[in-house]
Amino acid sequence: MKGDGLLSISELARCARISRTALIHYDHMGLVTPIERGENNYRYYSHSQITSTNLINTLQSLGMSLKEIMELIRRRTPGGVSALFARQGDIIKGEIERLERSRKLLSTLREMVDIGLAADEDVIEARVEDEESVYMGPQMDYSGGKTIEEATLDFYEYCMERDPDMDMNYPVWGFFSEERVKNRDWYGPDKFYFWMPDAPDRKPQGLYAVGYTRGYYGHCDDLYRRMIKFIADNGFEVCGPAWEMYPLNEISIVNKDNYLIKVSISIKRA
Amino acid sequence: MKGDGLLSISELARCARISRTALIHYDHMGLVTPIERGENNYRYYSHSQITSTNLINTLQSLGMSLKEIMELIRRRTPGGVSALFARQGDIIKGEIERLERSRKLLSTLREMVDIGLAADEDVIEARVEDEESVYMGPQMDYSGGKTIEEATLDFYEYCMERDPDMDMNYPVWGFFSEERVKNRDWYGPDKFYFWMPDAPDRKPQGLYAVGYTRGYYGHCDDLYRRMIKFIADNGFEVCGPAWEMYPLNEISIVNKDNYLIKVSISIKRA
DNA sequence: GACCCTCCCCTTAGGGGAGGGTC
DNA sequence: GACCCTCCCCTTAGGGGAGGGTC
Repeated sequence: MKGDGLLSISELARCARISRTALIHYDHMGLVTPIERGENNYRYYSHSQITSTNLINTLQSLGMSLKEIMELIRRRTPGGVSALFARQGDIIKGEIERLERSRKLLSTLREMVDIGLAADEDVIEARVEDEESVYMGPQMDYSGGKTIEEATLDFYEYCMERDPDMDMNYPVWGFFSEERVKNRDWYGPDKFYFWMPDAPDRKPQGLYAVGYTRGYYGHCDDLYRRMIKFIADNGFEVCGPAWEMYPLNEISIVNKDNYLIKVSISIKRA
Repeated sequence: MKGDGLLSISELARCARISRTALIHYDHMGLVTPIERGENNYRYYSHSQITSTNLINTLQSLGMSLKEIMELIRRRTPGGVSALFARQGDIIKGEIERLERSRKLLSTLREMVDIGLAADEDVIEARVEDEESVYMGPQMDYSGGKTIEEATLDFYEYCMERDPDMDMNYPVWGFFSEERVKNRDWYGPDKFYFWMPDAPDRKPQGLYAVGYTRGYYGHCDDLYRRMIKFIADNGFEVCGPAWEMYPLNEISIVNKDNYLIKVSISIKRA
């Protein structure tokens, strides 16, 4: 500290808990300019500039850009600041909501991968599965030679139109009606569905035949055949739809032909 | 769409709900490279690149940088992805907590400014004030010619040592003990305090003489004198400390000499 | 007319030097 | 030896052209 109570750049940096480079940057911008330059060209700051610098920190921690801060500082009035803080509060609220949504997506995806990691891939078995929240798409139509990729795009279009704000980052899988299962017709799902929390539809709790295989999307005809055989051999019969899911997919697997497919077919004792 | 089921850059952009420029950027980075270039040098993408692009969107919405995403995509394994998502979840959680703190600060500062806007500056009056949450600093010592600015810095140092994680962006004001008030000794507060929610100390609920004036930090001797006179003239007596606050300060006022000072002195009927 | 391409410049908030002087 | 100065280059994730071909 100089005798006259001025602060060097490093002293101000320490007091304001900020870096020296940031202070040089603020000087260049004209946001906090030293009140004096020594003969050596050193920057000297007044005590009250600690307060100004702290104010900048504060506003920055509230999510404002330096440009906005400069504008604000230039024209601040009590009424304007109060209104600005109200707006800024709404912005932060929106940001928090966005992050909450990300967090939910993240834990859903993690749960998905963990289902894949825990899967016992070699067995087909009958077991009770819990209810799950899903968002069902419309009945698909593959007449006219529509490919499965094209059908998927149709599904996305449908969702975008119905729920423009929907988070389309949740996994999309296929649903086959009881009739399709009984007809052993596996070309393209009847419906696509998002596997996501807080969705309007349900995969019901109940008894399912559950099996796994490895392969790319839709490459599971052989698994279906083995499962149908398992159902018949063990005194069960199909009594509802089949649900495909891909707990290990492009998110966690490099090789496209090695995705993990899980199929659950609704069954009951014959 | 080309006959062979490939997508042009704009088609992929539409399907993946992303901009064309972003796709060009991904191509340059090597993150999503068209599987084919036409003779005209146009980019052509496969259907499965919709999925890759969506995956990038998803990971980005989870707060990952493109560089991290590229790394992840290169070496993804189910175990690694599950662990990464767990870490990323913690990061998002921390970010949400940071924003919640910002929001609290914002509403505190807004409340402060609103107190200033609502102030009836011309009257001194006796009234009951509510309890307030504050963080009290240590007893200050002005012997040895310490200036008030220096004392403020000491207060910050003290807080940083005791509570390194504390948010120092809350407003700092002055507290004068009952003795100091009775001695009419206004040079530098006995203690500084942060006006902040969820703090350990309290300004008690009770009867206070309340007055306002305009001026820079600490420039309120005249107000104190008028308030002491008001207290005597109206049959009250001082029975506790005085609390200064500056609801309109550098945050909302350009002119340093026009800050709004509010003083509350604890009183009772004489 | 609508699409596509390749440069090229621009944005935020500083961080990290190099090269040279100063307390 | 610790501080200070002025350039100057670098980072993220694209946006917005200009200038020139293509469906």
